[in-house]
Amino acid sequence: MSVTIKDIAKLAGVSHTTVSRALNNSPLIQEETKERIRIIANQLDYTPNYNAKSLVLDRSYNMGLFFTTLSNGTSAGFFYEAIRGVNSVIRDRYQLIVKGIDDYTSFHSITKKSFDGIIIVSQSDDDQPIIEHIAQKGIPLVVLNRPVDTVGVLNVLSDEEQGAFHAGAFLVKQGHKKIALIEGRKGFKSAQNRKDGFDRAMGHYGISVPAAYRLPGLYDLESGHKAMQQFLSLDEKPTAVFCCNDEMALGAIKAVFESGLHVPKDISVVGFDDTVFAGYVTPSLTTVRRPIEQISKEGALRLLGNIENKLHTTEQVLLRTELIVRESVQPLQA
Amino acid sequence: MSVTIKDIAKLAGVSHTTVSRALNNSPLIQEETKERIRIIANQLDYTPNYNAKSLVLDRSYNMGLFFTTLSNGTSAGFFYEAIRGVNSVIRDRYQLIVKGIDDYTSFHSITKKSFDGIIIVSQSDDDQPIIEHIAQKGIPLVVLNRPVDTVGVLNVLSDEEQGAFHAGAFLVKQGHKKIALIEGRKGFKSAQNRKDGFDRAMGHYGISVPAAYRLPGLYDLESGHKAMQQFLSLDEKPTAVFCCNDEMALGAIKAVFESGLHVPKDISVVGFDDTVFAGYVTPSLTTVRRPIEQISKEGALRLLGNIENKLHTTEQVLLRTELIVRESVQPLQA
DNA sequence: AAGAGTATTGTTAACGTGTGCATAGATGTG
DNA sequence: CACATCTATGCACACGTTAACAATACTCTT
Repeated sequence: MSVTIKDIAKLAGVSHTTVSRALNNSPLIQEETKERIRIIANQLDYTPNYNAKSLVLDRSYNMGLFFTTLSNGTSAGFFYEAIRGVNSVIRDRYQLIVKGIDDYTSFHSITKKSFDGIIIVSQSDDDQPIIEHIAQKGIPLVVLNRPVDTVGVLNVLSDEEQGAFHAGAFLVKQGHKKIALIEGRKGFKSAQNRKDGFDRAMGHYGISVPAAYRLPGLYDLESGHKAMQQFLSLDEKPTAVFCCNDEMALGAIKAVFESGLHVPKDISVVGFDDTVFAGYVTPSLTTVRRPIEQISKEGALRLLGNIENKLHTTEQVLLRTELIVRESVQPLQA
Repeated sequence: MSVTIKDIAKLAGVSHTTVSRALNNSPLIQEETKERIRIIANQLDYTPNYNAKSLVLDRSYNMGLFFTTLSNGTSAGFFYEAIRGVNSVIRDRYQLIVKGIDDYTSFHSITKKSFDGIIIVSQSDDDQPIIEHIAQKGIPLVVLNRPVDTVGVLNVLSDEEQGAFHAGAFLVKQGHKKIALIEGRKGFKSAQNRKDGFDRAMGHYGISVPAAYRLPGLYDLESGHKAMQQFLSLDEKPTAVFCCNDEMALGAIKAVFESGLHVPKDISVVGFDDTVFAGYVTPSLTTVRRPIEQISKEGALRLLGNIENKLHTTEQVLLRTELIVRESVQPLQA
């Protein structure tokens, strides 16, 4: 069928062992023998059988890239950037195997033999069982995007607190003093972090935020819309609103227009996430960008480091977010 | 280290051959023996070593999903839908290996041993070499999204001509008679197909499209913007414009607003592709949706059929597009 | 010139699984 | 009861590769 090292051995008049060593550039083999064997291998268009290699070397050349879900809810842009980032690091060193965690009925088949390492892009606490399963099996692992404190697990994510701080600071620097907040979904760590960052900014600049300027949200269009309606019904309306994600910001903007006012002329709005549509809506959205691609690059890089040096680094890495300034915020001159 | 069939054999007091047969549910083995072995296997938490299996069975359990590029230009939504579609069919039968074709420096490593089948989501003629390499190696292959006539290759794509026809027909049915066209990038098959479909619709309903109502485009924002400006400078402006993709439609809409007119009140606009942002822009875009997810499902399904029945079907399958009606088109009452 | 050391290659077994053939026992048949 | 047939299992090898150990030839030292 296909060419094996034994075929090459015959033609070269050596043992298959010598061929194996030659092709792996072992120092044991004479340089000219190597060269002769390489030439024959090329002529025959030899490709090693990776299954055989895997069997004896006890590694799979596979890198798992697992998402919380492929079928429900992962946003396309998020997904795309994550794969791009990881792929740019992995390239041809490993095969990139993409999976949705919710496609697994049992983690039974996830073993050290089938994955040299695994990258989990986690978007939910529900990923905890698989994280523990993988950690317990001793497979090198990095969890991206969500804080995790299982021992022996690398963790790379964006510093959302700091991102929200900058967003808040930006509004203040634009002259805003009456700043409201639409919070994220209760119970989500991201919601807490974003709120904390915002509060720290307000504290830092000595801006006080009355209770009426704080409303809970659910991270969806609807809740942003409703919250903004409430702000608009106040006697003293805020001049700027920080929404804990872009979708709520969109809903909020809609509410402003419906009330006959304008963004950013009458009210400025800031979002969080820099979702794909953020640049396309009118007005385009000023928002905080989580560096997903960079996170996945960094994560893949560190995982590779762990694998190849047989380490078990287990740090948590926070990457800085970026404030994307677009049209939805206007400086306040008053 | 990890549990093998030999370990199970010892515990069960049989040969490893019997264990192998039992776990593969061979009819040669007595039912009660099977059951006994299964129980032991479960207790030991046995997982077969797929590398060993692959070696002897001569199959990899790998399914390749190749994109023209991961790093430049593939749109996130497109990418996401393709993976979703394929994944929903593949699930746990194969590992899904995602690759960018432009990451390959040599196709040398793409062999029958390493991929049981390959799905190419093709966005460019440049993919031809890899398609031929795979076909020549005899690896089961399906090419999605782009017409291909290499022999022995399955081909699933959307019927863009028909999609454009419906878009055109829709405008006519809304009462429009002065309909203009912004074409796609010259040389792209999609550009030709979309134009053909549009023309067929106009012919079908007896609408004539003067030369001044046809302008070339480059599939980008800029060219859509420019073309619309030209239409607006005409004495007799069109009442509707069909843009061969969404980005150009966006540029066109921008031009309309800049001239002080409104979409859809003064001019209706239709796009093509249903890009992620189509639903979020203002006004939201009426457009033609290519069923990428369905295409990839259908493609994966047929590829699987070929692999499992050892067939070499080589048909071309066209799937219907869908007209997504949103806000950018207004009926004309005159 | 003999022994030690070194450079290069070969022999053999191993990784974990599946399968063709042989075998032993059970069952049927005339 | 002798022989054929069938059922359930085991033996031995194969898949393609790497690696520990063995073997050979050559060089150097004294």
